[in-house]
Amino acid sequence: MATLNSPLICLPRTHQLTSITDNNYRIFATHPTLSLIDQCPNLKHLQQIHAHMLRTGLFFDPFSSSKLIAAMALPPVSSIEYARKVFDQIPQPNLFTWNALIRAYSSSNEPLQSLILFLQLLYQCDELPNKFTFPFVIKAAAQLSDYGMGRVVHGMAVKTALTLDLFVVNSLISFYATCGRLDLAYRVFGSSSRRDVVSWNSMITGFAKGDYPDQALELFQVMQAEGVAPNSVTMVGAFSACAKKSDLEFGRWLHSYVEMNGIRKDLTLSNAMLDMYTKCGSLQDAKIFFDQMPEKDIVSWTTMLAGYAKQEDFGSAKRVLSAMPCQDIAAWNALISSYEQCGNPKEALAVFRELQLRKNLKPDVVTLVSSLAACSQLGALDIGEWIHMYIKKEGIKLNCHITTSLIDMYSKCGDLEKALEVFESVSWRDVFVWSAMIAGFAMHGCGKDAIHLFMKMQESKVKPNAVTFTNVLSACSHTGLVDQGKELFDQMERVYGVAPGVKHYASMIDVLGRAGKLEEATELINKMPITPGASVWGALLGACRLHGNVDLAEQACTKLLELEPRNHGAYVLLSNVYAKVGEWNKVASLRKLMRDADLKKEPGCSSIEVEGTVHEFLVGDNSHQFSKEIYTKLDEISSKLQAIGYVPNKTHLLQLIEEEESQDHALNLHSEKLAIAFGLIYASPSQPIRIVKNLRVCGDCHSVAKHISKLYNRQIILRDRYRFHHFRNGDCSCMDYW
DNA sequence: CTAGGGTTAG
Repeated sequence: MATLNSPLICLPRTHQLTSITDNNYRIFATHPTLSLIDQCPNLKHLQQIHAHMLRTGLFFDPFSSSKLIAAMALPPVSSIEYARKVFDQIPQPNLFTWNALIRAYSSSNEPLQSLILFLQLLYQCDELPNKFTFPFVIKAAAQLSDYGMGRVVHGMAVKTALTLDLFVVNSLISFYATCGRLDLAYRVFGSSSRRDVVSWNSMITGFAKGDYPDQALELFQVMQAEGVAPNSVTMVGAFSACAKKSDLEFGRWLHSYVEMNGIRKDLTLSNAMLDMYTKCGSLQDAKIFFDQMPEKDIVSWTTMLAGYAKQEDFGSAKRVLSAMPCQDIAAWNALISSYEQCGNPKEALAVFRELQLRKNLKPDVVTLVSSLAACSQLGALDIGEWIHMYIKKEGIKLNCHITTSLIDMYSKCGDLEKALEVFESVSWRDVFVWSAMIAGFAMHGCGKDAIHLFMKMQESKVKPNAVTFTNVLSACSHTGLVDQGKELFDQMERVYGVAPGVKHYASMIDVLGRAGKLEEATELINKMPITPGASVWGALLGACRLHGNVDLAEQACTKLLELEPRNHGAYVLLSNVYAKVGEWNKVASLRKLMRDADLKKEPGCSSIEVEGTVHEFLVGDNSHQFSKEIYTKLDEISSKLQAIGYVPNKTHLLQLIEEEESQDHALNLHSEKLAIAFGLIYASPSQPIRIVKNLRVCGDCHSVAKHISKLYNRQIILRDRYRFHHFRNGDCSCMDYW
């Protein structure tokens, strides 16, 4: 910023140097002031030189001012905004000056400025862009993943014969690679007449980053065969490819390769090697390597921490965190996201809470995305809303990633309206934002809205991907939209070019199966071009339970157990089918089989959040501090239900639990009932009671919840493993279709 | 008449 004593404004532009002409500027190239510029360590010194140059008039020599501006914009000074202000004062910047600024912006947080300057350069500068211009313009296009711009610039480079310059070629290789066009990157790589180690490195890291680790390692071998000596950057690419493959053996070989060939293990390479060991799952190797590293930085420590956390060794992870000489937000994020991704959302949020006590650390977008995901898992609406408030308060802009997380959180916490509000509040929506909103409608049983949104997505020219189709098909199955489901499934590949995967087939089997079209479902399985996975047979089995088809259920169960012998869900579903048709002896022998194989049903667990605290209840739980009150409430509910003539549906009990004594009592012990009772007592009466259950809600609990919503005039929003149920005034939003 | 490209954690 120009202040009062800034050299920028304290001297008039029209200084004494009217005598400078194009013919005598060579004199200034050796001017002693210019050699000072190169030695300036910071902006302050450069500003002094700037002032001096203005006084002496040297600033009005284009060669001299260009050197000054370049020094300001580029490392180690990197004061790009100041450089830009000076640049804007110059009537006719030369190409060198343009290039300096374009280069500085290309690795700044505003790469778009490089592209804008490049376009201005084309119109305003009397020199044409040269081999020093293109690499940075291309780099800026890569940073922005602006494929279209990169294509145009590539074309211009071809026309000006600059693709003969290796720097231009190499920047094009990395540009195409970062845009995911490995095919084009390889074409540039292959068709160039010359190649150096950087060309190989760009291609190898491009493959490694683009999820083609095999190609990366193959190229690494070809490179050696062609006699090009790998350097430490090459090895970083190779290790990162190896990490992606989780190939410990090859990783160890690469390690010895580094030692044997005397490749210098700089910090980056050491970190890449460390990363390889953790990603390949060998924390022992990683620890040994880490301990002998002569120099460690925050990446080294975070890599170790994340390595432990991903193996769910949270004790070691936390020890690393506290041993770090200097913590940063990324280290905390590694812990939070691992907890969240390993299915420990409560611990994730506990760490998030602890983080807030650290005054020197601030949550960033990654923290918020992980924490929101933890809220989604838990159904912790209050905490999720708090994070949303925090985002607003901090003025954090909603990018697509965080928008998706918010929509997902609100949907999964049962507040579809808020999810929609977030969706409508943003102007830019990518495929994940659209898909998340479609998923929200789907899980709340709003199939028609989901399909409507899918149509609007086409109007916005956003191409649906595999996830979008999974979500929209699940909407069809939850709402019983058979025809629409069939149509979408049929169009997937034909119209949208998305090949149906196992998940889509499973959804389609579910759509057909629920509607009772078991024959059609079986036919579809037989016609599948890919191997039906467990989820496909599971969907068929579920449909058989719904429609009591014993023969088909047995077949589906056999197939399912072939794929997943320890899938207890398969046993439970089959025994449900037997129970439905009254084959109690088969139910019993299936139970025995399960017991003998030591297969236990996952215990039912429901949670409810009251004032920011998540309370969990297991089946028959009496460990809660308010247990007594809860059981009193349940007795009250029982008598009210009896009074209106409700008879508990014991077939659900027989289907679902193992202990067969004291059945009425056992039904009362289902975790969702405990949570509902707790909610009736402690949750604010103005708010719906929001419950999250880990399994599917049982039929009896479903009926009871409907009655309670009427008897107590309370809205109950229950999320089970498959979808949401909104109980209100004696009815459920699922219309009993679940 | 100046100058440059490829690199690791979340």
